[in-house]
Amino acid sequence: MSDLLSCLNPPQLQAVTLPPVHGLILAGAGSGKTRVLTTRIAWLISTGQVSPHGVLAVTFTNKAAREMQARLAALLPIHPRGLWIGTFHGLCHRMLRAHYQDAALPQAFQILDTADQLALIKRLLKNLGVDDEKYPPKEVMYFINAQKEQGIRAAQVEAFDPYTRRKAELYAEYEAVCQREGGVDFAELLLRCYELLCRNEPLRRHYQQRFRHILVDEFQDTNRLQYAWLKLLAAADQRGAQEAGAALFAVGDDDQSIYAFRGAEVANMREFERHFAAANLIRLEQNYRSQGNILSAANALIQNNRERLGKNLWTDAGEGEPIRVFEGFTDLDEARFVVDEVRALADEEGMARSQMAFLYRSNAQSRVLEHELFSRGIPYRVYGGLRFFERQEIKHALAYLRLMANPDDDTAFLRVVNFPTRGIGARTLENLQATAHQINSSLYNAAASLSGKAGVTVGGFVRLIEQLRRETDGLNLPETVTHVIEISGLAGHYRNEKEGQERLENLDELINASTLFVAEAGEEGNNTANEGEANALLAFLTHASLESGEHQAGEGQEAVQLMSVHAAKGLEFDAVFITGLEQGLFPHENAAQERDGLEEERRLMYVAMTRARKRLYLSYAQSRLLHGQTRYCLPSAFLDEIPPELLKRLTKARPIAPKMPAWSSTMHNNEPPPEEKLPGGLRVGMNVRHAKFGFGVIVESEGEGEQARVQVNFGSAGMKWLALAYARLEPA
DNA sequence: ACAGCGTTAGTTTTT
DNA sequence: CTAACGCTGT
Repeated sequence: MSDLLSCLNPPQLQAVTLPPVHGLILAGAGSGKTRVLTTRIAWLISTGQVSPHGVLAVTFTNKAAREMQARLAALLPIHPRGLWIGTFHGLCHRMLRAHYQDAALPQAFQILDTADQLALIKRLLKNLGVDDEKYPPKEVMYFINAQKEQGIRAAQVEAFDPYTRRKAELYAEYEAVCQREGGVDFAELLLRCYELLCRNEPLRRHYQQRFRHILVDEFQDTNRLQYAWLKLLAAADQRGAQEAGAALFAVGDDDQSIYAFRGAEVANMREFERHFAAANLIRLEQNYRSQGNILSAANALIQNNRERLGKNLWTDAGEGEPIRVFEGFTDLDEARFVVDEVRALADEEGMARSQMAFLYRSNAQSRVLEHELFSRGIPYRVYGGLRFFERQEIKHALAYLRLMANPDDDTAFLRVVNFPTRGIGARTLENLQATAHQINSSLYNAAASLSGKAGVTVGGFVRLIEQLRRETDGLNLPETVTHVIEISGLAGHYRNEKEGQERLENLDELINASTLFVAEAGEEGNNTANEGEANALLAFLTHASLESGEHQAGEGQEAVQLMSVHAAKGLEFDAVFITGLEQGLFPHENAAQERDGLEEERRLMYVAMTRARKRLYLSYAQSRLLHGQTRYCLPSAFLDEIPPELLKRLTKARPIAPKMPAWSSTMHNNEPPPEEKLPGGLRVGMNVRHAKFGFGVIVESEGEGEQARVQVNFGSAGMKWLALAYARLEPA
């Protein structure tokens, strides 16, 4: 026991051994957040204050959940069974499966990932004859998800304008289709589970009495619905009602909240503090990761944000090296510099390449860096591409499996009904969809009512699925997957394709994944063996949707790491290069429009800086090729927020880039640009001509130089905002 | 059914 | 500039 607690610093110890009350732990970057979380669980269990049965630990990512599980297994003498550790989605899914009838879901309900959801919405819009210019599928999807994340059902949407009203109608239609097909999207997992617990009192009581301790990781990333779900489970709606419910132990860092754009509410932290934890707010401010200068710089930067809970990181590791700042002429220049530096660090200081990272605000920036690394023969690894379960061949294979588990899954049906091609064209499918609509059934069921030649082809497909179901009856999961890939014709199709080799390998990988899945499920005693194969298949399909697959295998290769700042959260490196530190790029120009957008960008910068252990490089370029055009840039305002004495400028005051237009030289001295004439000699009030919209007059402008946008009244074609960098406007 | 063309948009991301 | 999407013609 003393072992468990002996290596904690005082605030960590205080957090870990907090009595069973609500607590909010403000855990700075590198302050041992995960350690506190896991040690507390271990402490609670090993001191007999709670049985493993009574603990619920919630994370956002599977990775974090796995890490917690692994650390706990190391801390506790026995592997704790009955411990609920998982993601919000994973845990909600678990409850919905257990109580699918109470939740009014079919037993074999399928999880729709983002791609499935979008496909369903597109199909829905088409069937309803909705103009997808006016209602772009993506926007409808964002709308629906945003509502669900607020806990709002279609019927409850407050729509004061016809546009929103229409979207609410589409939301209602979407709900109906999902219900009929047995599809549950990510947000629905949470909302359904929340509603289930709200409405079903015995069930709610059951879980409220069961969980004595609820621990939440990355609390600053929770959205409203997730917070409501936590409060409900903890029976924490009223003050002082804690005897009835669980102690909520929330760990987070408001300064590292970088997901507001997907609904995260930092406000939840303040709310939590106000509501429960005023007396139990603990700050973890000692940082075990970065050296002093890096922390000082990060602290100075983040102090520019308002509305913080407040926190200052410190270290006893010493000041360390200054932060190096590089200014390049162009993005290529910048790339050459960072790659040179990587080589020097590796060759001269013996630093491992895997301990160096290039971070950037947007993924498009990786191109130049990759190109330079490639041409210099330095191994590198880029994060953030397509993930395993999102690949088309994998989704195809899964669609066959899904259809076998749940014939009502029209999304799966449409994905593979004609893949590989079996002569079922758009016409046939139109007829089929009409029939299905008439008899109010799934496409699969409607197939039987189809007559003529179409009936034969579609019937053949249905028979194929039935054949697959029959033939795999009694087979184990990997055998089933193998059989389906072969008999469905997928394997044959890719064997005949020139570029099919890699896809075939991925399909093999899917079989491996299913083997691994069965093995792990058996090991953890998830009694998959006696649940029967149908459930094994269902569980595997769930796994595939909820765990979209590691980015790529081959961790720890001796390669430089390339990723967006978002993707870097939670990681650390000896040397970090933050590239593209230019106004408009980082902070990103679009962030200026959003509420508190700049503050979120600053938090992003804070996250980026605090990834570095020993060395931090900040670099930017005077000009950058963006969207195929040269764009001239100001250094990021964030550079000015770091005390100059912490910085070491590697470039002397350099001449400005060649061919730089006169207007941008003034921009370089941090002077506000003069009242700009718009590029191309345009000006507000001018008459212009546009290739598509015809003649118009500029009524308003915004932004400057390459980023300028103008509002043009085109008369009959209406009022449009156009980016001058894209729109070819000619004076008329 | 599918290749080839033209049009369009162009942050961040996990589940 | 480039990737992705949708439409058209064979």
